[in-house]
Amino acid sequence: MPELPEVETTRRGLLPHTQHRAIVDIVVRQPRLRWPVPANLAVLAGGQTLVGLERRGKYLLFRLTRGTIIIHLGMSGSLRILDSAAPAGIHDHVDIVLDSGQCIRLRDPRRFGAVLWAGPDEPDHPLLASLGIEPLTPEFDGDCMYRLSRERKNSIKALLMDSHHIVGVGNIYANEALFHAGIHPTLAAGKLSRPRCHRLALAIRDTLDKAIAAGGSSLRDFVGSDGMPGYFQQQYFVYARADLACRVCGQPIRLLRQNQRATFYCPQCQKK
DNA sequence: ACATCTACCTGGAGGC
DNA sequence: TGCCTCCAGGTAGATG
Repeated sequence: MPELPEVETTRRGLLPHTQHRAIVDIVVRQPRLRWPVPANLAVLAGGQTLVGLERRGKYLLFRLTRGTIIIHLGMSGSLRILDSAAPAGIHDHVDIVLDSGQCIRLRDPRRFGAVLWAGPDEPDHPLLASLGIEPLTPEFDGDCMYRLSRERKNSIKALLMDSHHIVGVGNIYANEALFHAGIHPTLAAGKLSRPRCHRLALAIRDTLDKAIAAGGSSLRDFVGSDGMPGYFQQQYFVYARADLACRVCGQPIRLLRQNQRATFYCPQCQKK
């Protein structure tokens, strides 16, 4: 599942193959993603040069000479660099064809992803306007976490996963970061002490940094191969480990449901 | 302003 | 083997 680390790894993998390349065509085989892929995308972007590739939360921003292609991977999306003549599979919905003879190919079996356009006069798409803080920037620290959590009655886990406050943290890394910070996922956000906010901010940053590092080293066949890029297998401490022994204390990991999402935690290591 | 719920989609797992 | 049901996930938009 693409969360911030997977999207960032994708960005870094694509960068050397896309920078300063011109777009010669955009092939849309399936326009029905989360929102319809703009019908005139090839006209809007064709002939332009890719001058930058940025990430905002889980959105990838392909900056062109005039305008931006915005791609979100949803929960099953992946991007790869392939020879543009490579046969497309059933879930290969969009190709951005480059003047190198290669293409950026979007595969997304569940079609929760999105391919959108922002014109040169609208540097930010409305979708990006209400996003929260980037957890890997210097501005995100314990003080920030403290400020964000004040007066909030919902759980700290729900707050971490709310992109209006903090971007990039999905279910997997919310579970993992709370484990590393020793915080019980159902604790009301507003009850977190200042020291625990500092601990949590560090845990979020550290968890994401380590996942990006793991992705960079294991995502070897980003280019060329016809298989999925294979989002790196991480050694999780709690995620998807219900009833298994905690890697730290040996207690069985517990599973509960919060806001229709699976929450995993260690009853010994994580306290209210 | 905040909190909670629903919809979107499909592959894979488990039950019968 | 095949059919059915359920689940996973991100997040905008609706609802409370």
